[in-house]
Amino acid sequence: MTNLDIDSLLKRGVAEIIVEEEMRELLRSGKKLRLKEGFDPSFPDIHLGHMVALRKLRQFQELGHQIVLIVADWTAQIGDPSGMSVTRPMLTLEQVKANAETSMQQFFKIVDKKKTEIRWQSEWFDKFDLSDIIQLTSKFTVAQFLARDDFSARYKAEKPIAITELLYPLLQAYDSVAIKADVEFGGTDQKFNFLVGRELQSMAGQPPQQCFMVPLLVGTDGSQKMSKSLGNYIGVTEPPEQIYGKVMSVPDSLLINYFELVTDVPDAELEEFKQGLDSATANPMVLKKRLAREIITQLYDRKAAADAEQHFERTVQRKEVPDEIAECRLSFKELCPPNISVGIDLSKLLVSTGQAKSRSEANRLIAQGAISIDGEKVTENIIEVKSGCVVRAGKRRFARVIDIDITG
RNA sequence: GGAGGGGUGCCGGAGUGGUUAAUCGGAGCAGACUGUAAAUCUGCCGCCCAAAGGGCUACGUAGGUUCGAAUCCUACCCCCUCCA
Repeated sequence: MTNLDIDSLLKRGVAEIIVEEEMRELLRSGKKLRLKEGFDPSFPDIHLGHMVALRKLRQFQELGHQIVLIVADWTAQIGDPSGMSVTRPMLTLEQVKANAETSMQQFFKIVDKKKTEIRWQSEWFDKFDLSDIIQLTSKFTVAQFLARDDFSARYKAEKPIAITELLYPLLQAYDSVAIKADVEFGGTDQKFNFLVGRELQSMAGQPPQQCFMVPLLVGTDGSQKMSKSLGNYIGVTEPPEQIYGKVMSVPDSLLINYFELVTDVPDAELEEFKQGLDSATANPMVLKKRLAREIITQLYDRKAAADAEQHFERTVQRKEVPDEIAECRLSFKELCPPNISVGIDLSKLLVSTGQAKSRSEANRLIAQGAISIDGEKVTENIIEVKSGCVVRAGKRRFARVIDIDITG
């Protein structure tokens, strides 16, 4: 492997490597490395934020290195305190197992399953007894752990820290010992856990692992890290049109960052984009469309990306009706208010089609002029509706309503 | 074990007897605008009712005082800090 290859591998989309020089040395040595990637099955969905590290892993995999995927079934029960301002709820073993299955499928959308070794934490932790735990915990001090950023922040803010949370880094670190990891991959929020792993490996007489940290991807809100619990995420299994839309809603300021972290668009081209944006000669919308296509192509294929783009242009840009609209079959008679011979209660209809969560919300939508039927804006609550017409709520919620009283 | 502080809507966080379904910020939704589901501006933002009106449920939980409570009292639960 040339120095040039090593440079691009260790540069783009990388936040920090500890210790970088040792990492280069390992790569030059030609040794097949054991790359540890833990994943927390607390949440069964993998999103673009996870993709940053996973894409890196795949690159290493293509170079012939061995990925060791650790299903963190034990630590998931504790709840990772990383970057958290509150204690996470503990999960039961059953929940964890179920989540693990679904997230693993998503994991292998990006990484090659055939070249991955899968290990469950329970393989070693199920055998742990109290003396093992005491031995493990005795190696570190409270002060060391409180030095960690999120713990100290919570401590200062007088927020609770469960004792089990202090166990989390220890268990994760022990995983590195158990599988003899050469490198551990993850986001920068994992730094503390990774370093504990290094120490524990040294204590166990193993060469300490390298810590490979990728930047945290900012979520669609443009301010906080992408995470499921914040609701600012783009899931890898979401339908293409939805991914497309969500990508388009990412703030313009994050465009380059996204290209860099979750696409293979070459650095030289990114430089052009950057200049174009700075000098206002490039249209951010056009670049963002490219970004959306790139991402969908990776997760699905070219066709899905093209279709999603068409859908977006049609429904959002040209405000037209999409080709496929969900049909709702319901009885108009039941939607008819008592003592009125013609027309139906529109707010009831909107709740029945699922376009509004409650009648209060439906009434608000009507009052705000968000509802149209076959392209005609509606502001009346009681209205005559033909079977087969298209009801639109806001920009994206469509339903074709069929009167089962007529069609049977 | 003792002393003190605190639990408010999706989140943060005001409010300490009465137009308070609850200031404000964020999120979300809608409308306008736009080269984008970016940005910006405006509005909405508990639920139910044939509704410019009415009703119900809500401020940790359960009771109580009062014409009237998120606000006062009692008990309980939970969290934080300090002392031991």
